Amino acid sequence: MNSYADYVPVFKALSDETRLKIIDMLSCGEMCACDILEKFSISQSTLSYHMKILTESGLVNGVRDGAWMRYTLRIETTEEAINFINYITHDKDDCICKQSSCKVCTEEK
Amino acid sequence: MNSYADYVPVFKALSDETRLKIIDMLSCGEMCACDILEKFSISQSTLSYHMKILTESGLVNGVRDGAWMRYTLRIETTEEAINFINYITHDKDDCICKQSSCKVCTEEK
DNA sequence: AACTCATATAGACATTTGTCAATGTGATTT
DNA sequence: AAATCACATTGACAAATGTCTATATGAGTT
Repeated sequence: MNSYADYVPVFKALSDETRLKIIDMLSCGEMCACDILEKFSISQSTLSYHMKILTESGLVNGVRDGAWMRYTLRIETTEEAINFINYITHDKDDCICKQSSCKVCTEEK
Repeated sequence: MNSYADYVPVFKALSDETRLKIIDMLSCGEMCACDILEKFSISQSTLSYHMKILTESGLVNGVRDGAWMRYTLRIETTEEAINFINYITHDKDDCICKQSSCKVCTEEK
């Protein structure tokens, strides 16, 4: 992932309480949709919608196993998200504000 | 911050490309709104809207200095967000799925 | 006091989001 | 092949989001 826009879907996926709880549940290990559904008072279609957002963001891996979908966390993506947060919140030589003559950051302090 | 819901506004704040860029700019140090505005092709009111979301999420600190608003990053919040991501993505004894007899995680593996 | 500069707020609007009930699809079972 | 189970998709809808123009507020300047 290279650009700011690449991380927008990841943080969007993280910005819903239900999805945060689903991620937490998956930290225990693999689960199928029906297992997850039992823990929430939402409809099956709503869960399917959330799982789509989670898998499309790369935070969750979903593989079909017969009739079931087996979901697991994709730790690489969460690690990338953490690295990205660290990156944008710490000073660096190629900071966006130092590009194309940013008046603020290139002036003597 | 204690609950899942506490982090939703933080990730919501992070799930917009413009706001990610603003955070990146602030990693260089303090900036006022007009400095930030120069780097974007958005209206002044739109920037004001984004700064409100960033400050209310706790990611950015804004202090008035006469007519100016001086914005800085609030690293504690980003660190808390990172800790939270790590927390929910790694197995733990008090995992949500281990509460109130979760059928999946309490069964023998 | 009037003016200007920096920022906030209000109102309008199109788009996106989260939710559901209903239905479709594909796999397993009978 | 018919029925059932697990999940996805569709259509509808209210609420939230991101954007703008216009206007308000509040601070400094003339």
